[in-house]
Amino acid sequence: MGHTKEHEKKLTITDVAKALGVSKTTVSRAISGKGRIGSETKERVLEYIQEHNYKPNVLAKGLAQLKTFNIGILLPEDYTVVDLPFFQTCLIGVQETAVSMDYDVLLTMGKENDCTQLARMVENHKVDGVILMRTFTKDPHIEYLKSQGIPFLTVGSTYYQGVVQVDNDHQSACRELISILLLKGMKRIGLIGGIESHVVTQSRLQGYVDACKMAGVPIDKSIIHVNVEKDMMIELGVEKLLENGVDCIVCLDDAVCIHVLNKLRKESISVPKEMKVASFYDSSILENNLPSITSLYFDARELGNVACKTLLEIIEGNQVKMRTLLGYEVILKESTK
Amino acid sequence: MGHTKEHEKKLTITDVAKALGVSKTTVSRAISGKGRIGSETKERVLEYIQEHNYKPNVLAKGLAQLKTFNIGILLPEDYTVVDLPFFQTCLIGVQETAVSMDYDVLLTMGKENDCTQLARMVENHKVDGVILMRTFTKDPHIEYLKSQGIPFLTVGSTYYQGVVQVDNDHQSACRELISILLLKGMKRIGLIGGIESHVVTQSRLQGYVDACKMAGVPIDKSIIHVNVEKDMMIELGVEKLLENGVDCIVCLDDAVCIHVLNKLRKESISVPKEMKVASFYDSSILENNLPSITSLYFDARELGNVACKTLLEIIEGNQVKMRTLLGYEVILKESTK
DNA sequence: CTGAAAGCGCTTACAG
DNA sequence: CTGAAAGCGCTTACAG
Repeated sequence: MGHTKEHEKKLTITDVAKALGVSKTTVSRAISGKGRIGSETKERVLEYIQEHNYKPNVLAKGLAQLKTFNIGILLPEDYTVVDLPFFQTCLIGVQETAVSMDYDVLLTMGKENDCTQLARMVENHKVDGVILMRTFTKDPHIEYLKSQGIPFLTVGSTYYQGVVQVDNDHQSACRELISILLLKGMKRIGLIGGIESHVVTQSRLQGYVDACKMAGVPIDKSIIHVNVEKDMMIELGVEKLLENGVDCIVCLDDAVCIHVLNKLRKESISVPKEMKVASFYDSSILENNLPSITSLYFDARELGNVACKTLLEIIEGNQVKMRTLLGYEVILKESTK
Repeated sequence: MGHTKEHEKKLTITDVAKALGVSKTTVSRAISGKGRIGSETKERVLEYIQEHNYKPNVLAKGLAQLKTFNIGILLPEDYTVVDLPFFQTCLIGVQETAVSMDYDVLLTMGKENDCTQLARMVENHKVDGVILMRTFTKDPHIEYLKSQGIPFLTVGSTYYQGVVQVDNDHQSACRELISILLLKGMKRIGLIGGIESHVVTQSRLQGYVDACKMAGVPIDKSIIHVNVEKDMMIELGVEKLLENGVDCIVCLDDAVCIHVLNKLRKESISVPKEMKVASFYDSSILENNLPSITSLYFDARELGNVACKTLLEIIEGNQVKMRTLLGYEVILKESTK
């Protein structure tokens, strides 16, 4: 058995107009607030629709205005990444401001080089604009959206010209974190995690370099390990870092950090006594770790809020800043004491 | 600056009809496959729209058929839960089958007792049906959707009458896990985690009880700790379990399990030598734990697939099973050796 | 097999 | 201040 109860048949603008003895035009104006209308008439209409719980059909409204009142959001599909709370939280942020502006969020997944889902959504006229939740140095999604001329922006930075972007200031964040660690007396700070083709990784590496330069510390590529996706590679990376005599390991995300911590535990290396550790994102995954882990904090929810608000501005034809950089916090905990 | 490039103006059915010297009716029929149409004409139309990359406007189609080709999905909003990979994976499952049937997924968040977002989406006519990703013993969302008569189903079981539901067989799963542990010689198996008002927790508790009964083991409520959401409460729960002399701790989800493992580590209790541990969900959070953790595995992606397929059946007016139960696997690892 | 026409529920010049 | 009418891009009886 499927569902049995019938949809109550929904009121339309015509019903309302008839009931009130006015024209559909008038009802429409009362609701939208556009166009001249007598305040008394307006009152009557609003009261009536209130009472009878009339809700305009957004589809029809959209058709008349050639809009959908939906925004699309492209979430990474690869498993390692989907687990990161960052995306969920950012998504919540997008969603909550979308709803507050009476838009809805349409979800799409996509791998680095697969535009099919995104293209389908755009070509089916299902969205007024798109938010890309992640950027690559070479990014087919960006290229596609540019070619379509549909409003969009990226969460995360990109080198593409003319693309609106909203991001945390990862470069400064990483620079500050590393500077602090250097000040605290660490000499050789190893880096592990991140994927080279992600712009965010580039920004962080730059921040690392900046901090080293400022402190007059030479850069040693043998203690920087990116593209260590699989667990085995992380373990290997840690081994190399140990061989190369680092006194601190900075992890580019919390998932990597968990593995690093496991590995150190396996090797019976105690944190922070024998090795300092810090991570990006102050996520719940690491929340209760012993020792607590020094990390950078980015407000993913606010990032989502800002991204969504900016996209809606673009959709409505307003000018927006090409690049919005949001802040960060360095949270010092036991793991670097 | 916002975006500059204009939308290329899109082809409409009228353009196609004109270009081919046929009526809109004919074009529509060629595309939908409904109604009689000469196979040659059909060819011509399909070829043309192929070549000129014409895509029908789903909005207009929807308006004419009073459909949206969207389904809504209600995700839990509370932070602790959003982190669980289960929901993401299930969401991916829903999304991928939705897309394969040319539907899109509209995202909504909601807390246990807050229907506003869901109601907004439904009343705005934005979806043809809804999937609830979690169920409560007393569930306002279910009550709301029933009252609206809109097609919906729940992922997870519910006691409400006449509600279509898709779920893994948590009761059997838990029964089997516990039975196996008892067979392996454990005497006092503690339970920790889960929220009492979730139906899934009830099912698992029932499975636990079943297994104990079958084995003739008495039930001791002092070693069952539900509603331990905050970290502190988990620690306390573990302490109580220790006091009460359990030889095995079964965690109702992996997030709780992480905290339990941390606590045991803090207390220098070694797993599995001094304490056995098992968990629900074989998620990546615990993937690399040492020792590896015995757990139940549910195929969340398939669950999403099935849920979505079932909802679409309902939407299209077909009969469906009221309750679909999917399987599980017990994965034995080091933590219970 | 094909088409003219009405309709889905809105918006918006245009006229009054 | 208000309304009749055309239009958004489709679908679908109905007629031929």
